[in-house]
Amino acid sequence: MFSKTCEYGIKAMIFVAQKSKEGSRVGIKEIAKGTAAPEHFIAKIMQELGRKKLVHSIKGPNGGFYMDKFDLKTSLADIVKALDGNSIYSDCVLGLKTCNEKKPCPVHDQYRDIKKNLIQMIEENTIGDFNTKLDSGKFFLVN
Amino acid sequence: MFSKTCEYGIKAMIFVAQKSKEGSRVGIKEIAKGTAAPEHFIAKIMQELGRKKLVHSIKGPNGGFYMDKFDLKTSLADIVKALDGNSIYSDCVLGLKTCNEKKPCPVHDQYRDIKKNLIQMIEENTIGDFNTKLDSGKFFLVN
DNA sequence: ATATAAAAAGATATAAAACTCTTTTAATAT
DNA sequence: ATATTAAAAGAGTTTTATATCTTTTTATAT
Repeated sequence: MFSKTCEYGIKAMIFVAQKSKEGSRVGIKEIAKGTAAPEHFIAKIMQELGRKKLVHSIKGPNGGFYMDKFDLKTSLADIVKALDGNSIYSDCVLGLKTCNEKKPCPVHDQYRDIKKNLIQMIEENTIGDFNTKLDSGKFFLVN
Repeated sequence: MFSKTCEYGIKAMIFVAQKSKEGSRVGIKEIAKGTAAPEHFIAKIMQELGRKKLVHSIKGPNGGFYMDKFDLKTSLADIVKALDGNSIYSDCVLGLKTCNEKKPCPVHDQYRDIKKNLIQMIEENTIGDFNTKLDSGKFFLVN
C-alpha cells in the first residue's frame, strides 16, 4: 500500500508531534529508535519532509526536529503525497494507464468505494489527531 | 497495492477465461498481447498459476492455457494469495510486525473497515463473474 | 520416427526501493 | 574565535522486484 519510506515517515511525524507537544526537539537517533526505523534512512526521509515544510528543524546543539501547532494540521494524505506522490489517488488497481468511468478496468467499479474510503481516511486524519491518543497508550509506533 | 506480478496475473486469468469460454486455448504470446504484459514475465506467472492449479495448460501444437468451468470459480483472492501471498490479509499499513486490536498501530482502527471491504471484494469476485462483462465491452484489459 | 509447436524450467540481467556511509554546512555554547 | 553538536547533502551499496534469455521437456501432427 505505502512504501517503507512512507510508513516510516508517518510514524516519525506522529513521534515528532508528540515530542513537540512536550516542548522538546528530537534528534534523528531518537526518531529512529522511536519508530524502529534505520537511522540513516529515516534521516533522509525527515530531510525530505523538512524540504516540503511538513516538519521543521534546527541544527547544532539542542537542535533537532520539531513541529509547531500549524504543522499539526498536516494530514496523513499530505505525508503520503510528499513521499509516495499521487499514486494512491491516480493509479489503477490493475495497472492500466487509463482507467476511469468511461474506460474502466475489470475491478474499477468494485474498487471505487474502497478507494474513496481510503482517500477519505488519509485526508481526514491529521497528525494532531494522534497526539492525545498516543499519550494514553491507545496505540503503538513500535512493537 | 498488488505487485505487478499480481496485476498481470489477474488480467491474464480474466483473458484466458474469456478465450476458454470460446473453446480455444491461448498461447503465451496471445496472453501477453491481450494483457499488455511482457511475454517472458507473464510466462513465469502463468507457470506459477499452473503449478497452483488455478489454470491448466497443455504443451505442443494447439497447446496453450485454458480453464474449465471449475476454474471459473477461482476468486481474485485465490489469485492474489497465489502470487502475493497473504500480505494483504496480514500486513499492518504502517509495517508493524504486531498490529491487532490489543496492540494497534495508529491507524489500525481507521483502516479496519477499508481492509474488510477490500478483502470482501477480492473474495466475492470470481473469474467467471468477469466473463459476461468482458463480452459486452463493459471493461478493458489494456488501453 | 521426425519435425514442430508450445509450455516448463533454470539462469541471468536490469531497475527500483531500501538502506548505509562520508562529507559538508549551520547553529549553539563556551 | 573555537569546539561541539546536529541536520543537510551527496555518493554508494544491498536487496528485492521486475524483466529477459536460453535450454529442456512434453505433446501433437505428419
